[in-house]
Amino acid sequence: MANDNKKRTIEMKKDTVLKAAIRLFAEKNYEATTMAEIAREANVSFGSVSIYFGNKEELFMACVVLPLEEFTKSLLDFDPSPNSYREEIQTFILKHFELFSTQKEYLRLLVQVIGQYERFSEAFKVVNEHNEKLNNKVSQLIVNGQQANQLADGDAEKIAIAYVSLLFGLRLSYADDPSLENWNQFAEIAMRLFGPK
Amino acid sequence: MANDNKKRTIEMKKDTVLKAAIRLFAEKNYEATTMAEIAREANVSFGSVSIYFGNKEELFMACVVLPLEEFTKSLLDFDPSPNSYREEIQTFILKHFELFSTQKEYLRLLVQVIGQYERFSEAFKVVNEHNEKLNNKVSQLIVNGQQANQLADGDAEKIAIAYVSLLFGLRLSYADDPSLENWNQFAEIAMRLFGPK
Amino acid sequence: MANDNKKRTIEMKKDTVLKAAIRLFAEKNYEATTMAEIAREANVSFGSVSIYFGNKEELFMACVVLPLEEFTKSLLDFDPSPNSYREEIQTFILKHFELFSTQKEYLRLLVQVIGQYERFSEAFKVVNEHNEKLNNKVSQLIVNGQQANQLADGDAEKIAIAYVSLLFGLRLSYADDPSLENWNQFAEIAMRLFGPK
Amino acid sequence: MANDNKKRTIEMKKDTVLKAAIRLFAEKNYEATTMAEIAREANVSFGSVSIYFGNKEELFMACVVLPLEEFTKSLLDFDPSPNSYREEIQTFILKHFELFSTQKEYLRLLVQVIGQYERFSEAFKVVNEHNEKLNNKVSQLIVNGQQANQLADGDAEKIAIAYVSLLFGLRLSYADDPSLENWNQFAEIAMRLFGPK
DNA sequence: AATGAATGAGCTTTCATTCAT
DNA sequence: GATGAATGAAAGCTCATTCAT
Repeated sequence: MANDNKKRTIEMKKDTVLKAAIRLFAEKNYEATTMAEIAREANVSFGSVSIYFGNKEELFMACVVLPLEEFTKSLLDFDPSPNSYREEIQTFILKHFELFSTQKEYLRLLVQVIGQYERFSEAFKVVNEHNEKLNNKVSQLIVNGQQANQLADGDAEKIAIAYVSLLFGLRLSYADDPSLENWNQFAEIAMRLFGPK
Repeated sequence: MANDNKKRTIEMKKDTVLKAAIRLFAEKNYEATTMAEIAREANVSFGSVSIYFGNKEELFMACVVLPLEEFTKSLLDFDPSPNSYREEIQTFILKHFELFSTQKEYLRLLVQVIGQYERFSEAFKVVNEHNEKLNNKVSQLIVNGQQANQLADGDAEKIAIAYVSLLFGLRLSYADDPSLENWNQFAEIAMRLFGPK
Repeated sequence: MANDNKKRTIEMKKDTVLKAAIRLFAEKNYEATTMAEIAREANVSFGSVSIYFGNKEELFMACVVLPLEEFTKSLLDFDPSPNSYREEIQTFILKHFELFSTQKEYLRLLVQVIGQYERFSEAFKVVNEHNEKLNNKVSQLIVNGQQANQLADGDAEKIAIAYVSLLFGLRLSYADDPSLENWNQFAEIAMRLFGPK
Repeated sequence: MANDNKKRTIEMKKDTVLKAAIRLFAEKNYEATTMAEIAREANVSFGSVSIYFGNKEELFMACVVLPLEEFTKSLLDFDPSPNSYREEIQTFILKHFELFSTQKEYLRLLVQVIGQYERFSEAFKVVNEHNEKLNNKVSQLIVNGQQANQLADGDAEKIAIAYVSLLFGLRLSYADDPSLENWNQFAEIAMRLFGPK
């Protein structure tokens, strides 16, 4: 029991460190962020950070990879063979927009990894795999929708890529925090990528 | 005359340094790039780099700002009140795509500046101003097109932002060198943002 | 009784730690060896190591000093006034060689202490005292042997020092594990130090 | 010319650093010696030390290897086929003793390398090669002397090893600076290793 | 004008030690 | 008695910058 409490505390501390690291890495980037800063922000000694996550590189990797599973899960939470394709798209656009406007920091991290993919090749590889899953599922939905005569013609894969690119591009354009409403105003425009009725 | 030759040589050297700096800053990012590396790449001593551009920060600023004028000029090279709006859009999309697929390195630099706008606040300010010019001109064209009944309804400014976001997003998605053809395949899809006929 | 068992266990653990420490200190040297490594090697927590031996310096001291008593006892196990001096010398040479080839690790430790006597001044002092005992006893035997007309002339003390130096020198030369046989081949040569018949 | 002067100055500074490093490494050992200390001792910044020799490991390697050539040359400076073998041996013993009593610091370094040959495997390899040259040449001289009936029988190689071991062993025994006279008193004893007349 | 030797601030990382459990 | 989480001193190293040549 006492042991359990200890474990919980450690897990909580690790999480605090991770959150702080994500925030700082996102805002300032990998090398401009010092381990000491992260430790200070998380109210632990920098020795503890090393104990928790190994070295700086591993910590960065953890910042990128650990939240990725849940993040992608949210992104993939739609039905690729719905009754109404346009409605389903509309729905996931809103969901995605909410995610992208909410998870600002984590997304800055992803932009960094993608933007310097040579330097962060390992992290990039993992991110890319997840990204591809999203591309594939959106692509699949488009194909299905076209076969069901509910979506206009067009290269499904390219449309999917364009859609995901738009998501990241908007995140970049709205570097300074936009309110959720702003994003919603783009929903109708994003919809256009999938072709007219 | 002799003086002219010398000047030309210096200008040429400065340009070599700038090119090298852009390439390295883009690929590896600001702090991961060392002054020594840039100097080596440009075949000058690092003392010369300092003489030409001052310190590292000023060099980075130069890398971002100096090419910006010409870059934006290319982007703005379209008529906001053409006879055929859809044709004009089609044309500038192709031109923009060519620019974005050609200027890979410089765009990685811009992504960096935008992605860490707090850190590069000064550079960001300049970039943002230019960006706004593009947004405004595209926006203006859309408004004109709508008034001329050639373009579908929709918030012109938002459409412009979405369009520019798509440009940057694609640049990010195609981190690993895309051929120009690939980009052209997205032209039709990008067109969709401006609404159906 | 229960207490006795416990004590025995603690004594055994301490011994395990000491053995591990000697091995590691010998092989890698004082600063290159970490307390954590020693603890791991001995299957105890590093907290226990501190409890058993205090701090790192005290542990090292223990590694040097604790085996010294028995080690010297073995070295001194010969008769300084035997009937046949040459036979006695022959005998202790073999005994010493066996000790020096068997106790490789401990001797590396001693070499370290002697080699950096300023740094390990306290340990060195103790080692030196024991060393002197050996020198003195060998020296005494030589003097006796010379008086008994069984050994050739020569500065007895210097011969003793040379003999002990040869022991350590051979240990150094045969850094990579020598078999006992190799050592024995040096017995006849070592004998020469004590002069011809 | 100015360039030449500069080069000379740098070479001199490098030498100062090397000397300081040898002294400190010898006295305190590799890890107990800090780069800052070496730099301070040599009156340069620690940045310069890095420029001159790379990192700490490379500096240590340089300390071991650079003086080795000349050191071995001195050791090997004898004739393996002289007229009088005993005289030749007598002569090189005195020469070797002088070297070993003069080059105290460098020899402490060698003892360190040999004593922790696993840790300094690269340096050890080089040292060992040179050591073998000495062994071989001494060995050769003994064989020649035996064939010329001037030296007593006995395994020549083992005698050579014993002789070199005695040199190192004495260096170890006389950790605290001995005067040259002391060493000379051992000359006659060392001679005994090569057998009676 | 150009060079690159020299400097030292500032970073990451390791590890002995302490102490609450 | 035993553990191992936490700390932070201290080290090596990198690199922007200065400045004598």
